[in-house]
Amino acid sequence: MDKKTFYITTPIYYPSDKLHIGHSYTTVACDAIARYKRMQGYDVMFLTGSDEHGQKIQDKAEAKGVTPQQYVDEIVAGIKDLWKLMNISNDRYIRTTDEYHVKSVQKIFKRLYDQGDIYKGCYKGHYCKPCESFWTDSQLTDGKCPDCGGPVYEAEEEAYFFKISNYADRLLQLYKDVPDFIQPETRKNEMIAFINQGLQDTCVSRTSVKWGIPVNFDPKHTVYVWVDALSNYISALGYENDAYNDYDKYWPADLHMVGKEILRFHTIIWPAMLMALDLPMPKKVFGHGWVLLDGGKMSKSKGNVVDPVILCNRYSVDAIRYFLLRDIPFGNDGIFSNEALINRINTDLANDLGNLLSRSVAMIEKYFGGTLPAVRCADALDKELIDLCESMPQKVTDCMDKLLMPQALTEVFKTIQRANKYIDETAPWVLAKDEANHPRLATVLYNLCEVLRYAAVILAPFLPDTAPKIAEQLGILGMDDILTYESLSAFGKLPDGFTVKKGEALFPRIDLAKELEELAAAAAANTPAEEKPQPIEHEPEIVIDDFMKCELRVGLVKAAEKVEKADKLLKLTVFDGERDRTIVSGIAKWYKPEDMLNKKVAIVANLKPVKLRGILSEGMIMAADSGEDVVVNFMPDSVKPGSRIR
RNA sequence: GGCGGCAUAGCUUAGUUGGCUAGAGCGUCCGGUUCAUACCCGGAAGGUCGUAGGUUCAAGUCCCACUGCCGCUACCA
Repeated sequence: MDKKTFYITTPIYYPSDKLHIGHSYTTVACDAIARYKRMQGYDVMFLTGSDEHGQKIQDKAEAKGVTPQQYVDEIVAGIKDLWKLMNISNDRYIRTTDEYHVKSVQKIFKRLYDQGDIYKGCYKGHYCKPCESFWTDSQLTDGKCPDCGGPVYEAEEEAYFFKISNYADRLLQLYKDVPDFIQPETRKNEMIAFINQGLQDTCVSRTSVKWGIPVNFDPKHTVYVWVDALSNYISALGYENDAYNDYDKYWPADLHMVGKEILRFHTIIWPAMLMALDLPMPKKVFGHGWVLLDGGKMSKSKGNVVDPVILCNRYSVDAIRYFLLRDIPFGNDGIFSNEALINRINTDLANDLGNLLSRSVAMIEKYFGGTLPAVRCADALDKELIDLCESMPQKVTDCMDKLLMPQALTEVFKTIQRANKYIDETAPWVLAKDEANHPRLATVLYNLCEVLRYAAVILAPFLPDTAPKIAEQLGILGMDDILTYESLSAFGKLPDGFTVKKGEALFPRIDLAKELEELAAAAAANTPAEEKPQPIEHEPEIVIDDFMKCELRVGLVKAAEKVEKADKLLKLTVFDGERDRTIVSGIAKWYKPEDMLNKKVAIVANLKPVKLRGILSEGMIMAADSGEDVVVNFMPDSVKPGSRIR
């Protein structure tokens, strides 16, 4: 009998640094889905891996004085350790440096080239000198620059391009035919808009990057990111290689889970590649949101990257898994904070779930020495609890099928909360006082254990460490037939005669105020005064003559206004000591026109003028650019416009 | 600038095709209970559903405008 298959993938991560909580989120989400599907009897293939080529890794390795391979080997070892720590149940781990993958990519590249989907061209195509712009064939108007109407020239650097523009119509049709191909829905509009605006053929090789898969029929080129990285989803199954033989079994993928920032590549480039290869489309691509920090986005430069290893060690893996899956609305961004994490652990895991187990088991030990007697007495009071519990697995499954994990978990905890209430309603400690009520008492406690068994089973995909601990305390660990998803078909499958054994608290309650204090102290102690310097991509060394070619001068801003129809541009009139010149600068996001007025700035005075949004810009304003913020380099009042800066 | 999305209690948010006193969790306050991880259970306070119009017997839910956030995209030499 063939089991239904389910193929789910994470993105392959870029091992230029240690992974952070955002990577854990993606991977944990996939793991929970994979485990849930396995529990339901699917034959699951769960793939994750790493995307190990490229300039950045080459640079990092060089800075560290090791080979790129050595560099990635070390980071990848760390990634694998992290997934092991976090109980990630991936069936396979692909590295783009794996030999079988390299072979597949080379074959795929060659085939696309042979059939004309990849062609050798010039980097960015046609060049317009006055506009300093590159244009593709499709962008040209009558063979001329669409901006100024002037002549264009072929650019220098050669590269291979993927003719993605050929697939625009088929992509749009795909989105129509498979309405939930792109999830969440709102992202679909963005992808359609992007296609409608005209797809430019994608550059798929580089001659400047050495750390990559060589194009075997033209070895001065290496394969650039897309063909290399995206094809991992099929090479890992053995497509065009002998390492594996599961392609027919698992492809097409049921779910590509990706972060929203790479959704475009997975819903446009990847399907187009598959169309070119004449392969079936994946069934769904889900672009989840980001794990944000209290203050905003995580970033290395802010030094606020959350390390999942530290969290897991401090609070337990399941606590972190639960927080990520429960607190972050799937498909939207969510906020990570220590406070939110601790509150979630306390309220749901400690107070509701952990305490329910604790009090249930404690009562059975106290009143019956650990084993419930066979004589029972049901009551109408039980019905509501039992009904809710029995209906819970289906509700959870419905949510999981829609990838609504927070809602799925909420359903489980509704039942757990109902069980706590049930204890209040039945007041076992009152029943215990009268021997005549012991059959009733036994039923109450039995029902509680049944709820806990349901919880242990249904929570196992989310909390893989905790589920067996619950079973152990209930005394049913190893009784596999009542720990399956099927065994939740009806309430009451827990057989008589099991013996509970109280153990440690599943999730010790955390003193929020004290913990936050400790964390703050630890953070203070851990943050050295100086930031860890990050490697910087440097320009080649120059001599003084090179520098002197660059004419930097002081300019006085005499007028400033926003450029119409451009979000980022300010049009400045700058007196350079000799004359007024117009400079268009992309600083509108950080500076209002009045912020610039009458200020002295540093300008590049001999930069070739370019047209920006139809305005001729004669020079450039100097500003510090951190990648996130731009700060203009204002000069003191005492300097004279026109002064040379060097 | 173009396209799209969102604005609901202190915080996070549910609200399918318009229909009873707008739900929930956390937090706060009050009460109950003692089996339990100072936990659990109950109750209360708290919302002009961003602003201003319109359609309708009836609008958080539809339409228009405005404001404010956010995303994609173009511009950033």
